[in-house]
Amino acid sequence: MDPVDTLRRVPFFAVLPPEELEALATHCVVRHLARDEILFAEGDASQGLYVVQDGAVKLFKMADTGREQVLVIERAGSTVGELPLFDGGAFPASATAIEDSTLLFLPKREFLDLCRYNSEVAFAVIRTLAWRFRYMTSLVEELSLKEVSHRLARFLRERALESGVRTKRGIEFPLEETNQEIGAKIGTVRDLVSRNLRRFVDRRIIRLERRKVIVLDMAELEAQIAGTKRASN
Amino acid sequence: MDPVDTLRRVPFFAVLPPEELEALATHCVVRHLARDEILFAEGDASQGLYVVQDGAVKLFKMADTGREQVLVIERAGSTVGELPLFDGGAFPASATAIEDSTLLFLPKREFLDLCRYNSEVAFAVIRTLAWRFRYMTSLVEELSLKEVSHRLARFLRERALESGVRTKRGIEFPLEETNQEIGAKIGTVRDLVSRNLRRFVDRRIIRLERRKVIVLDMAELEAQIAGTKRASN
DNA sequence: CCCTGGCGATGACTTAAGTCGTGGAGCGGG
DNA sequence: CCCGCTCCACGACTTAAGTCATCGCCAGGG
Repeated sequence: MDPVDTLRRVPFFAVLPPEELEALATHCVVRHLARDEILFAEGDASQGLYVVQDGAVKLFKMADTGREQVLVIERAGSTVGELPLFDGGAFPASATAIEDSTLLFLPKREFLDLCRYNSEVAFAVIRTLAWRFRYMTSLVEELSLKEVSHRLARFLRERALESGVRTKRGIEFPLEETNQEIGAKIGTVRDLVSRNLRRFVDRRIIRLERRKVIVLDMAELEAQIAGTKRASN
Repeated sequence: MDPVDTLRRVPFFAVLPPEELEALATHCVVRHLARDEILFAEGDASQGLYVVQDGAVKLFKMADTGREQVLVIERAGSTVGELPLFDGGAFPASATAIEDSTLLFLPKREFLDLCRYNSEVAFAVIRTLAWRFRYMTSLVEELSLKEVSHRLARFLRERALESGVRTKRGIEFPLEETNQEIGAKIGTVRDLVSRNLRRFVDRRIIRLERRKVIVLDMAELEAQIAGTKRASN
């Protein structure tokens, strides 16, 4: 795949004319990461920006108990590690590839210059950060105010919407990740994911087959999300 | 207090020359909020940016059970509600004054124009968003991976560092908020704040007097933060 | 001065969350 | 084809978190 095509897919750079993209691409260094390979660790200093060309990178926090919380997963066309470039701090979270991946590394200098001289780029950066902030905000809300079953229901619904196929049995989609990984995304542990999935199965909301989920009753799944708790006050 | 002085304190605008600050100030509308008055609610559409001139505004998410999670508290010199201006969405959280407050309202148009034509301003916005993102990141980490006692210990330490006075008894600082409010900040309920404070008192880590906290054993308080859990793995 | 409302303290209780250990299914490599 | 690894499935258990109800203090308003 061509680095220029990758850069064009990034919101930051989509506005640039072809010749500027080319120029930018000449400064990029390609880096390959095998699955589970570490890109950087929380606290490391940053030298530049990473653009995901292919594969997927997870950003996460790890507790000293070994438990981890995934913040976000970035795929092709997304960037990773821009924060330190702007505020001069260290990486706020760790990053590892969850698939074999190809990244472009763009040195700090080039990226910052570009932001400075092209207000379109700066604006795109702002939009991206705003979007991410929004996402973190909802993550906080869920972790603080919602229960595990709620978070799992939302996770399933999101999957159903983005990659589900409607069949006569219901909405089917493959379950890419292990229970462990689902746990890390929704803020709990393997066992609870398993138990809550089971509960949904018992209640005929979903069905599990090998590595596949079939949503039998989307209305009931969304009812789980809406919340079973009544307001007190 | 003069609006121009307020604007100058805002990182976004600190770089502007006096005459531009003046011009900006002419577009601002002053708004007073009494304690507990609502500035906006999650989901509302935004018309512009708020700058806190005086007082304090809390941004929070509320669960349908009535429980709330404070995201951040903004005081004089900080801005509130910039996100929707950039990505066109609604407010991601609700905002109310926690003290009688004075705000400046700057219409969307003027602010965006300024960002667009002044890359210094755009950069300052990016820095601010980066900083906030960092903060949200650590909030997620705490909520997901740390226990209530840990979060409370951190809360106390932060207070001790920012407004504590060293006396012969220890580090003293006033406790501005009710247990309820502390709970909303650290992601739990009133009762648990009370119980955990008691636990710290019993273990001679702190002392409570009227509306005041005295940290007797800062080392032990920090040990609580470091974590009592051992790594498995 | 008393009433009242808000808040803190606290014990008893319920429930969600998390931990642990075992067993077993599925899969890929030797 | 079997071995070993990883992951899933429980069930039993522990513990943190949250709920509930009660009491008592204290400050502010009538």
